[in-house]
Amino acid sequence: MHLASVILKETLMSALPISTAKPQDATQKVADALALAIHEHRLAPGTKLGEDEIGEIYNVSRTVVRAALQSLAHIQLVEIQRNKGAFVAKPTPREAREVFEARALLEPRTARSAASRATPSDIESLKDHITQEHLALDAGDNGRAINLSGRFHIEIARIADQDTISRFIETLIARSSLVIALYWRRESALCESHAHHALVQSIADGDEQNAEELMRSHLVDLNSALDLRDRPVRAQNLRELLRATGE
Amino acid sequence: MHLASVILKETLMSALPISTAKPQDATQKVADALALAIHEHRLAPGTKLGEDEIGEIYNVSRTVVRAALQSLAHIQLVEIQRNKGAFVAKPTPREAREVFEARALLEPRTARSAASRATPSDIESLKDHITQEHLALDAGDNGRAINLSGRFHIEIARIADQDTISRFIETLIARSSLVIALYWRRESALCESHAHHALVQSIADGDEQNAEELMRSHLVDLNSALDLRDRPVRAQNLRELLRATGE
DNA sequence: TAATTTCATATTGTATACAATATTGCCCTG
DNA sequence: CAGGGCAATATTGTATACAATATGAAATTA
Repeated sequence: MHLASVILKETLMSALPISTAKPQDATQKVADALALAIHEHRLAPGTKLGEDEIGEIYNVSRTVVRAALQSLAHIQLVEIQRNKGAFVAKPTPREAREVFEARALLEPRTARSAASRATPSDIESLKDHITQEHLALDAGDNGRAINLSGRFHIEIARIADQDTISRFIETLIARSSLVIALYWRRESALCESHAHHALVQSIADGDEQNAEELMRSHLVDLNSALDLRDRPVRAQNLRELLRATGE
Repeated sequence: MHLASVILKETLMSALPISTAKPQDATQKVADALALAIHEHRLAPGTKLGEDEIGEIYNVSRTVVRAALQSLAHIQLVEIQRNKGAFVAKPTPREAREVFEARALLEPRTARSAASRATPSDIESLKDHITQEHLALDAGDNGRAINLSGRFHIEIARIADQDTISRFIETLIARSSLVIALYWRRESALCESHAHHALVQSIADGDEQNAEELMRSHLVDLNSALDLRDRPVRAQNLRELLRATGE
């Protein structure tokens, strides 16, 4: 138990430039830090997120931690069970399917819209993302690469300039990160960068039709790199594993 | 000030069968009660939602109220301004447009899906909704009618059996209620019931194409009953009105 | 009188304390 | 030794207390 606590602490502290002072919103900072850790696959689905523990790590009270966890629960990055606590969410195969179906519904249209609106600086920003993604991959930092890949999609939604739909896409991509953690087939390579590059090109060209089509096929590719067969939930620790039958 | 407090209290208490005992989740109950009041247009956009005030009304601590308000803020039914408090959200014309654009993107497909899956009991449920909507209209209870009209759309999403997209639609319909409160043209009648009836028929028939098309045109109709011209935000009280120039 | 500063009040942000529930390990029984 | 209950512990749910900020009104000055 205590060992787990130490590990969680180190995991969360590692890449955390959270100033001890809290100039603005402590809750948001904690939520962001936790979300980042989840997106980068440093916190596996199913991990228990104790309030005291997290509060101690970030030097805030449980009040703040609770608010952060509830915020993350709303976008379904964590699941809160009453009187039990918060856990990193574990999407079922069905939920995973739904996430990608929803993305398939929203993102192609969004890419089209982005192609019609993108400014030169937007294109720069997208290229930047791709560059950083490559760097992370070369450095072997898979977690960071996955996160950047997701943020690439979010950036396209931002360029499309539809706040409401952008918010939806953000939550879908957040959940996608969990889906990838659970269902990604090792065999399939991280093929993203190529598809992303082509997308940027079509957006830069203002080729709406092409952008929409490329996004659609990109999502199909992503989906086919998943293995969504029903399988006993991957347990986070031994205890859970041994209990799997009874639950 | 105190008068306003009393009015808010009576407004919220009026239709509230919240048992004093709290068998399960107090936060959820408060959030539901507030959401209902907003959906039924008993709380106008811009209304201040003070924590103490609401806590006193429902006999819960500010802790619970805050959690409820944050939950509502996440679906953008209320807006929280740091150190200022929570207010019933006031969507701008642009946000209003986006809400209906997003609905146009999601709901027709959802109606199609519902048509392909609906069971007899689903159809019953939809017809029930319409009946109640009629009753509310006949009784002159406009707020309730609007709420029921929204729930009709949510019910279709439920039947479509896509949880992820259903959640999106729920938030969109919640916000639609605010949009209607702000931008509905008095001149245009509440034409909903007719369109809803036709929709149910096509869903009952399993006519996917028709259901999708009816939903699309229904949303167009709704949209055209709005007057989204930019206008100075309707002030909630005199003070705000008089300050409008300075802000 | 109008504007502005200042101070008292009210409200929100955060921490802590207490209550309720769940978890864990022990002891007892068979 | 296995299983079940029971008590001790830990964790979450809620309320309250304190700190920080904003609000509003009186008082002062031009």
